[in-house]
Amino acid sequence: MKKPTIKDVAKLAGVSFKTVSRVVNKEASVSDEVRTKVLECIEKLNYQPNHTARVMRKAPFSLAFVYDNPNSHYVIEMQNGIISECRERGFELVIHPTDSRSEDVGKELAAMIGSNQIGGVILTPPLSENRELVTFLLNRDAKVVRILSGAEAPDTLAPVIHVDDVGAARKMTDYLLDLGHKKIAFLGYHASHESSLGRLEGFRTALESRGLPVDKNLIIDGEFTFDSGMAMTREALKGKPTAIFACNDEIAAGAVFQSRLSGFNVPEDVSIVGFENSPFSVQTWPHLTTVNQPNFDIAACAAAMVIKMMQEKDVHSVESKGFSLNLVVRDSAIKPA
Amino acid sequence: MKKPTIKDVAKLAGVSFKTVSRVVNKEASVSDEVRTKVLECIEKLNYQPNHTARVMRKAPFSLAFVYDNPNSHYVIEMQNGIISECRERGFELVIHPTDSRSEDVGKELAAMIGSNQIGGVILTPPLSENRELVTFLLNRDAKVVRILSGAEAPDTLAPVIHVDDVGAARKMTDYLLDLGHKKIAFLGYHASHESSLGRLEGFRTALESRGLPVDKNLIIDGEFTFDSGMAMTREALKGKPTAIFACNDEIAAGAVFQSRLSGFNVPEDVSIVGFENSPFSVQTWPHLTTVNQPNFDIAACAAAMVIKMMQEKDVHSVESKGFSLNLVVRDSAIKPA
DNA sequence: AATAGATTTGACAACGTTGACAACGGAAGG
DNA sequence: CCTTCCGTTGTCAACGTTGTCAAATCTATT
Repeated sequence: MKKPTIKDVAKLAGVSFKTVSRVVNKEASVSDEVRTKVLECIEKLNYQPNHTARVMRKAPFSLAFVYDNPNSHYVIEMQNGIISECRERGFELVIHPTDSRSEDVGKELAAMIGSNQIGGVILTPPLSENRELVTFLLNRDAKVVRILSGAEAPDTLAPVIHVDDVGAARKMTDYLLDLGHKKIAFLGYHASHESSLGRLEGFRTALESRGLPVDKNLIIDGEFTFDSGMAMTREALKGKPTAIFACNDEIAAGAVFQSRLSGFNVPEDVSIVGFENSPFSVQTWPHLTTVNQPNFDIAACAAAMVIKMMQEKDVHSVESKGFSLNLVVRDSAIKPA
Repeated sequence: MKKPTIKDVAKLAGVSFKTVSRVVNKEASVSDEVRTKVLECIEKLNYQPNHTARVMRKAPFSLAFVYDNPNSHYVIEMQNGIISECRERGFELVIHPTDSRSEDVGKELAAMIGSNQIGGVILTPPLSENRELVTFLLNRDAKVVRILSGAEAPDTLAPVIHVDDVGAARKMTDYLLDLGHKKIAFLGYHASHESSLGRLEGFRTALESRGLPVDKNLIIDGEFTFDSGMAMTREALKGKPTAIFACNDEIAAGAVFQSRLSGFNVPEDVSIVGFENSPFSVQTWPHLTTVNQPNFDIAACAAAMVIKMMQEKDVHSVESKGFSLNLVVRDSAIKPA
């Protein structure tokens, strides 16, 4: 009735339980004869090594995924990426949503690491931008990998996965420029919102490198929501742009709607592009041209890095890595009339 | 440098490690004097009980959340509910996305239970509708709680959380009827899609109980997507309905768009309502009147049930529970002209 | 045939915790 | 003063696994 243990297998196979352990761990020094016999018995009893006991005896076999705004679709994509990696390597994932504004994120995490035998942590923005937090974790010798936006790793504290959304914003702007747009509005600038800053930078660079002016009146402040997108669009439309670059798909969806409300057809009168390739981007008509972020892969990569750091003692064997983003061309942007 | 153990605390406090264990587990028979001293030492050393060792010695302290279509927003809401409950009780959550079409879900799960000391499982549709799977898990004496839609628990195999979307669909239909609508189209009927069936049933019941006819031409087949919503709306509009009941918010968003494209203002010419209260419902204009499913609470409740079953030997102490759903009245439905 | 060396196996402790049970000390009852 | 009992504390085994090291067996070399 009870779950079979390594000793049950050993008794059945007529060997010591240590030998079974060796077979389970694929150690070399077991004769083929014994090995096959043990494997048979494992099969027969349907034996599963006890993860818990293993963890206790060996190094930690778990890592934590720490994220902030838990309702974003990208969280779940990342989570899936991490899980798939964990499964492959026999690791366990502990999920940890937090409120980044709270003061105790550090303490909370430290407690987790302390009590759960967690060996590694994957941090996403805005937690990953918190240098203090990172050093804090490092001091408690957790292995840390951060996912950040930016073209370069910001420091050498610990490996980083940097996602080049500046470059992507530039690509997108270039795309609009190549279509022939000259007056492009930028929606969603927000001083405290890290990613809006990067995207604006990419936007700027693209214009400037062609010697085009950046019209301040076409750079609109606002939040990353549908309603704010509508409001910003009313503002932007006063400047008569032929295209709108929205900081994310939600804003873009609001922009599409408001444009039409204001009598502009999309994409005939205004082209509109988004960012993120979220589900919203096909929830609108026309479907949005946007930028895709391969969240699953990014996260899987992060997981692989953390696991590697946990397994090899030498932390410096793991290097930071960059991801670039691709345009997803759909129907919301065309040549200007 | 190393993490302090119960023994380190004991040495510092000058008591046996068993006494510390007692303090940590809040057992009664410790004198106040000793208790405070031990607590001080725990504080001083920043001692954290080792979860792994605890699990090994005692009953399993983990439960699994098994779900299928992992990109839905409701998964993450539920996950958060479960986590919050787990944290409160010192339990650990293991996430398990699966492909319900694969044959080995059972095996996979059995392996998890076997190797990870998992004591309980929370199942969501369509996995939770799979009776065979449930008995399979029950036989391996896991505690199982299923989340299902329906007004009643379908059986007594194991406790169920049943979410009454039939009733909610009826409420919503009644709401439209009360506003004065007589011709209501139903979008998103799909024979193999369990929840569309329930929603249609609620819709029907509402009409029939007022002696109104159910017009077959206004019940439209289709999938739960924006594009399908547009297509279904083109079909439905031929019948000149004054209101549209969409099976979910994505369909409703498509319906809103297509209606306008076809020259009908929303909500002035057609009222449109959704279901699910997903992020999409405020991603459209006007914001959708819809049905809210308290996923966080449902999941937290499920977690509480599983944990209770794991802790008390008597499985039958835990009873199935029903949740009813509430309308979220926003701006997409008004009185007919 | 004897010895060294390599390969294979086993005995045992250890990981950090809890459960079972024994031991201690003091209070109450005779 | 001795017993009984209760509240408090301690000792030890156990959970299922892996690491260490020694024992046993086999192989190759002289």
